[in-house]
Amino acid sequence: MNSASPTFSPLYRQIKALILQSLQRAEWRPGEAIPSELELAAHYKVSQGTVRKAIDELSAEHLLVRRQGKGTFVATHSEARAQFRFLRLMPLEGEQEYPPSRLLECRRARASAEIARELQMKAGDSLVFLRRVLIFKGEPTVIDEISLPGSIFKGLSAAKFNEYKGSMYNLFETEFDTRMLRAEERISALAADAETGKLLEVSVGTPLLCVDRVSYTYGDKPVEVRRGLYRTDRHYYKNILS
Amino acid sequence: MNSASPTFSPLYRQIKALILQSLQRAEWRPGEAIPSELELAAHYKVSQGTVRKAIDELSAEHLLVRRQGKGTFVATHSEARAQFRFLRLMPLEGEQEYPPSRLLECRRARASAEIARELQMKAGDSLVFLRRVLIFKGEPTVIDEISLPGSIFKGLSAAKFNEYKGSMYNLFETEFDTRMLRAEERISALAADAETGKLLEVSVGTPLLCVDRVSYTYGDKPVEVRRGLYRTDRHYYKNILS
DNA sequence: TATCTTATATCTTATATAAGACATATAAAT
DNA sequence: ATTTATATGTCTTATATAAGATATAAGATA
Repeated sequence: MNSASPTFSPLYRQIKALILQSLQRAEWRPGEAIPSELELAAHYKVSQGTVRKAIDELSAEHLLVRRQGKGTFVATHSEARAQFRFLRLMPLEGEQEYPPSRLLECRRARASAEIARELQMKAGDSLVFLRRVLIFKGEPTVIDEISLPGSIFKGLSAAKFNEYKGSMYNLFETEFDTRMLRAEERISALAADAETGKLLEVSVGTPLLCVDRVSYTYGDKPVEVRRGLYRTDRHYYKNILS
Repeated sequence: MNSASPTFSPLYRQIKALILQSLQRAEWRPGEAIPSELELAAHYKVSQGTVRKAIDELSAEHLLVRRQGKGTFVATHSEARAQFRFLRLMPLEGEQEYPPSRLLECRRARASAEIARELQMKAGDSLVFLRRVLIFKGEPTVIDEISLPGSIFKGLSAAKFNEYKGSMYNLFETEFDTRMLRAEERISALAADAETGKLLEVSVGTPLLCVDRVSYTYGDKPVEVRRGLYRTDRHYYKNILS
C-alpha cells in the first residue's frame, strides 16, 4: 500500500499469474472446468471481481473458455474455433474444411544449428522429425516438415500418428501434455523443386507459399518448428488485420 | 428490468454503440481526447464503470487509446503501433522500417465487376486508382495497386499524394475523413510477369507473394481494395497466431 | 401408477455501481 | 529552478444484483 515497490503488479495480475501456474502444472486437464470464480476468490482471499478480471485476460488469450451458467474451462485444441486459429488456408470457393493428412516420414533426428537455435536447445540434440501431405478434397495441397524436441515427444511414432483421430495439436495435447498456445509465422514465396513438385503435383518452378512456423507453449517456450509449402491455386492464406 | 425485450443488450454495450456513433460522426477528431469517463457517465446517466467497460472494448478494437492520468483518445494511424498493424513485411535482418514510396500512377477509373463487388458499389462506378513501389533500403520490394471509391476520395491527386508526409492511411484519415479500422488479406504465391519483374528488379517467373487486401471503415464498410506484390528474398511477411 | 410439464433451489458467469488508489499536468509557493 | 499542492484523468478493487444452466421436487394428466 506504499510507493512503487519494484515488483509491483495489480492484484488481479498476481491472481492471473497464480492461475497460469496451475494451468502450466496441469492441475486441471484440458477440457475440464476450473473452480468457480467464487471458489477461487475464497481460495486466494480476494473478491470475485478480481478473480474475474484475471480470468478475463486468460480467456482473451484463449487459455480458458467461459460458458455462462456452466463454468470456465481449460481451452482445448479439439474445439472448432481453436482448430482454425492455426490453419489459415481457405478454399477459393466452398467452406473451410479440416483436411486428412498422409504421413510421409517419421524418424528421430539430430538438431541442426538453426533448428537448435529456434527450439532453444543445443545443436545435435535429439529431435522427432515428421513429414506429411495435407489433402484437400483429394488434392495434395500442403507439405509440412515438422521438428519437435525429442525429450518431449519421445514416444511419437508413425503408428501412433496414424491411429490418432483428430488434429495433430490435439494429439500433442492429449498424449504428450504439450499445448501449443501461440505461434509465429514467416511467410515467403518459393519455387517448387523437383521433389515437392512431384508430391504436390505441380511442375518444377511453380510458385508456392512457404510458411515457417515456430510454436510456443507456456512460458513462451518454443516446442515446434515447422515449414509448410502451400499450393495456392485453389486456396489462399487468410489473415485478418485488426 | 423486465423480461426479454427482443432487442436486449447489456447497458455497457448500448453505451459502446453510442460512443461508436459519436466516433463515426467524427464528433471527436483523430488524436483528440474524448470526454472523461465521469463526463460520459453523467451524460448517459450511468456509472463510470459502465462507461469504462464500453471503452475497454473499443480500445481493445484499437478505436480508442487510453493513457492513464491523461485521458482517452481517438486512435490515429500516425502512431507507430498502428502503422505496423497494416504493414507486415519484416526484413530478414535488421529493424523494421517504414519505407518511402514512389508513385507510379494516379488516375480516375471505372470499377470492374469484381472490384465493384468487393467495394459494394456498382460496376462502372468511379474509382481512384493508385500504383506505387515501396522501397526498402534502396531496394524496390513491393508494388501496390490500390482502388478507392471515387465518391470518397474525390480530390486525391498525385500532387497531394507526393506532398504528404506520413503514411497513406494517415493521409486518408486527415484529408478524407476515412479511417481504415480493419482489413482482410488473402495471400498467395505468384510468378512475376515482365512488367512487375522490371519494377522489382527480378527476372520473369520469380515467385512473389501476392497479398489481396480489402480494408474496412466504420460499420464494416469496405473502402479500399489493394493488391500487393512482395519480393521475399530479403523480407518476409510476419504473422502472429494467437 | 407412469409420464410429462412446470416450479423452485442452487449452482454458474455476467453486469452495474461505488469508493479509493495511482498517474499526470499545472500553477502556486519556496 | 525546485518543490508542493491540487485538480482531473484512468486504474483497481469490492460489493450487490441479474441472468443462464441444471437438477430436483411438485403438480397435472393419461
